[in-house]
Amino acid sequence: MINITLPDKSIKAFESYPNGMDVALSISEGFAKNCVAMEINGKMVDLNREIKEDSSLRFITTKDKEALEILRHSAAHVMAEAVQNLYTDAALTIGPVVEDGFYYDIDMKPVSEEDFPAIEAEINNIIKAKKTFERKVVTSEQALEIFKNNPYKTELIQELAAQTAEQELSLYQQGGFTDLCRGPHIPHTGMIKGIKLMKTSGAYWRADQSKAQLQRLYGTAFFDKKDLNAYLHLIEEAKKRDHRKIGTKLDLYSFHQEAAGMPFFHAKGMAMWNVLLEYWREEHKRAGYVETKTPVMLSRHLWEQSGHWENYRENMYTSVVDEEEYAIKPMNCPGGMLLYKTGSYSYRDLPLRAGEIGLVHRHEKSGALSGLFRVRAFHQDDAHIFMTPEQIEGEILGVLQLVNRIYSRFGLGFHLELSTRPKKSIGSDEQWEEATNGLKNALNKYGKDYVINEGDGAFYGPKIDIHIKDALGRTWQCGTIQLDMALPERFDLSYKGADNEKHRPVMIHRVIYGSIERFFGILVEHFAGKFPLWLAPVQAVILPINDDLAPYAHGVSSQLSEYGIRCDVDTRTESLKKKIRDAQVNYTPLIITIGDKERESLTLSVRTLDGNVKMGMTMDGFVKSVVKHIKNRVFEDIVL
RNA sequence: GCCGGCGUAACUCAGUUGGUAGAGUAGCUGAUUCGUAAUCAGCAAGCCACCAGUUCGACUCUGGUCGUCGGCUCCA
Repeated sequence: MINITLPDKSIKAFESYPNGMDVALSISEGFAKNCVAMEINGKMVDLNREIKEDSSLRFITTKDKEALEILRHSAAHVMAEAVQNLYTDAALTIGPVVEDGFYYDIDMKPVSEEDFPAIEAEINNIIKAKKTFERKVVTSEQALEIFKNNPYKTELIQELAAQTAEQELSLYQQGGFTDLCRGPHIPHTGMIKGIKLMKTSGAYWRADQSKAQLQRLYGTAFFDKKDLNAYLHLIEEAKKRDHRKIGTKLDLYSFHQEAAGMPFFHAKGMAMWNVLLEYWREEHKRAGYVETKTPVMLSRHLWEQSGHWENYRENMYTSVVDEEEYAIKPMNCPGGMLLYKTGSYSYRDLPLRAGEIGLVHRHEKSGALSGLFRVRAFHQDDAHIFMTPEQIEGEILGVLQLVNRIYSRFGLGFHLELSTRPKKSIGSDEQWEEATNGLKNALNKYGKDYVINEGDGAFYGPKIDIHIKDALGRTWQCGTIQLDMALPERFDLSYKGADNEKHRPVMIHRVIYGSIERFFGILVEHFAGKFPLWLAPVQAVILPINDDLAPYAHGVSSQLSEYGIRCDVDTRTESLKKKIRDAQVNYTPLIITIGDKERESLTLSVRTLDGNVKMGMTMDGFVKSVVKHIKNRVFEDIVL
């Protein structure tokens, strides 16, 4: 007699050893159909596993989060079989589940998207055949024999054998196809209802450039075709928001092959840029920061002292000036160190919060460049905070609060990640402990959940990374708060304590926008080009309904400009309808039509992007409410 | 940097058995002077990314360079 305890504490009894499917069927046939795998005493296994002792059991159904991973893992096997069937000399390596699907790295001739239809057709044959996944346990010797023609699997088996004491490995077989795998898998291939190959790329075996280049095939899979379609739709949406496209359309910035990876900002882009910085300066002033500026190019000696020459040399642009070697700064901190050293500080001067909008250059690999998201020249909204060790917690908390203020203004949510001491690091255990605890205490006090990335910190100190979430739910790392225990040492920074002794200040290095270029790009995609009024490159466009009204329209424009409203006048000899349409597709928040009526009554007729038109607004009334809306940087659309 | 795709007018894109190129939008000119999401007509615009090669002849085929896109790697 076997007793199975279900999560609701009910107990099912079986005469002989049941497998998961038997238990599921004992609940109901419909339920069993949606079961994907099960967890027995906390261990995830296949549904067809026989249960030989009293156990607690939890079914994983298609609704559970884990189910999708299991499905995709199985889908990876199906794709691997399809590829193997079509390309008989292909050697499989590894095929894990990733965030939006799965991939399989395969040693084979390069494939492109043109090959997808054939592979997908084969995949669908396998799915239609409803092949079951059979688990087999073998010894590592047997496994080595089975995969003797595949050097990658051989390497994996040898590694696994060295790790596992029992020397037992599991294989999964679907029809005639066998793969090394921990499992579990879905009961049969027919459960995959929506599957699609997404892209290909090269990838190195074990992510090592010196090793074989493999073909990575990306795919995704769902239990329901509808989910697949929704996912594909999301990708389409993201494509429409591509900041490279919108930036061109709205005339914000451009890229040129004469300066790869170095964006050009146009007048309208700069208008937004300046708004972003104006806001930044306002918030930072309020938070007790001063603003500084350090040179773009500094002598090699400085970089040797900071350690960049040794650790970051390959990303730095250099030049020789009067026979002395210079480097264009990839980071602002060494310059910031020199600034600190020009003064002498008492503990009463700390914390010292010195911000800098610093233009940095980094020679990124050509293949890494991508619009505004990954560039070679960018501005960091940097700041260095010098403080006493006791101030760490309070200062970090202050930065977190500032981060929250600033991101909220754009309607961006965020989450926090704490990265701790990596294997390769400098500094003593005590220093690390004190620093890491400082960060943790601040995080706890801040009260928002955070993820810990063990060993992911910088070699010179632990850090908090801030990941924002945009309107499509995509996350981006922007802000970072890094505790630096190296530079104050290397530059011999000090302050006078209350004890009249010299002490070493602690330094943090933090950004909020991160790269202003990148943050800009994120905002473009986040808003899909439809910016809040305060941020819009052109806030109002004035449309005279005939040519005679053009001079008056220009007059209105200069009046509005006096109040800091960014406006354009559309004097093209086009129909009003046409001008309105153009203003709408460019997401100009305020569309002002000027006709004889308006001129005579000195009023404005204002159309907002929602299509509402407010006629007969007085200039005063309009300016008052618009200026207030802009000044308060209201996120929501203006209602007149 | 590596793998694969792509590079045609300012923008978005057509253009296959190799015979020096089109469309829409934007621009310009003219007509229309218009009341809330596209008025009409005409014109101009391209060394088909660049450099070699194959060929009588290359946008088209081959090689290389640059840029770009998706990944790998890296990261703000």
